[in-house]
Amino acid sequence: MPFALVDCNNFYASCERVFDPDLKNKPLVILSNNDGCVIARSAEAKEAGIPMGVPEFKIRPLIKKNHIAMRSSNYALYGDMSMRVMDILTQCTPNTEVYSIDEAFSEIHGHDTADIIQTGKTIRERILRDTGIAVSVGIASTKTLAKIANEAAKADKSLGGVLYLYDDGQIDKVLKQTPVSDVWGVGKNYATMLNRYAVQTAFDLKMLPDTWVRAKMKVTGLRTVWELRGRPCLDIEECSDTRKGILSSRSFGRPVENCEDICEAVSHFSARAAEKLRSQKSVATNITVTLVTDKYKAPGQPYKFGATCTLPNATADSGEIIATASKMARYLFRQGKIYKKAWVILTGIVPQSEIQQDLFDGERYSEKKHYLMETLDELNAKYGKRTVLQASTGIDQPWQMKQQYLSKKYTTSWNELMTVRA
DNA sequence: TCTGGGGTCCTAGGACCC
DNA sequence: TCTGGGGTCCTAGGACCC
Repeated sequence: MPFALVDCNNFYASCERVFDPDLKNKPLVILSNNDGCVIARSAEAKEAGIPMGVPEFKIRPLIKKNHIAMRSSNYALYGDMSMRVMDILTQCTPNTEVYSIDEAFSEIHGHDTADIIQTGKTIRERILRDTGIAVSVGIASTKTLAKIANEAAKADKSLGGVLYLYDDGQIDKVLKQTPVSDVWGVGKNYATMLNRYAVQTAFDLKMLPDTWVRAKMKVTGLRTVWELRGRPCLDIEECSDTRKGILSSRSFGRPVENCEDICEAVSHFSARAAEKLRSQKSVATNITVTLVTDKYKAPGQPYKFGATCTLPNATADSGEIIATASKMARYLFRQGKIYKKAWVILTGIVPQSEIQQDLFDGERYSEKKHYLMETLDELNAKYGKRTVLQASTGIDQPWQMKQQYLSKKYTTSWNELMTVRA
């Protein structure tokens, strides 16, 4: 049973274009939160030589010269468009794993090669017709090969967006053209290591002996190699919406030096993390708070300062999480340091239904507290984020991020619908 | 001046227990 | 001077993904 990887082409840029036709056929980049660096590019922006992940200030001349449009990332819009794409895909191929905001793996059924390719084409046409988003479909016997097929489908325009890799000769030919760093599961560090041993392409990696791979790249690396050889090690995973860790974090809009602002930001992140925790009906016992200074200013020096605290009882109570986290922030804070960013991570997550009973009833995350929290979440869902909030999370939030080039929430906010002029 | 925000899995090593 | 060994759990850190 082959796997398909369905990947939206230049997803964020494509979403922006669906609602702003002026952007069609023009170079466009999407900036990270805080407008710090480039996280997505249209095909034209790639051609203009804008690298992925580059800080915005470094490419200002290029932007100007090529008349490149910029947008701040608009996750409300991308998230909603993603749901539409995934819905259509799931209708076509029921056994589907949503892997990220713009990618999904599906099991493809078909009695022969032509049939399988036709299924790929149908998926592509339906998604394009119903959402305006173009996708590429890579099909192969393992997920890792499907990833490579997908890249190849994108690169070769004559394929019409769909490639099924099934013939051994054809697979090796593609693997020989794939740099080892482009293999799913091989990151920067492993790629550098492999290059040192003259392993340049995906094909070279495929031919390495198991023992060597196991020693150098652990079991995960070995799985990758087996998958390259066509032996499936990774299956479609039923998407679970219960996370094992919940993280809330932002870079500050400007450097923060005072303890009050830090505590306010950490309180805000705690409140958001607690909200995510409740939305998956879980409670957590561990809170990690980390304060981050400018790592580029003093390379080699420590720039992350974190601590983890274990609560006596698992909770999803914003108040309790905020109180603990801001105490930790106060403890970590050093006068004279300039902070750029902070994060709050909740771990030790268990379903709310499995909550440990405690001798001292009053301390527990009780039903009463839970109802209070539920009401708070409902109010915020109904009347907008931060309608009801803990005062410690701040009113003005001077550390809030920059979003200078934000497009509208065309699909999720009544106040920001598209206007059509006749 | 200006460098994202989420996640996952694996391993080594320490604490602790019997 | 001598000072077990094995199992389990937890955490920090490193690798990876988009």
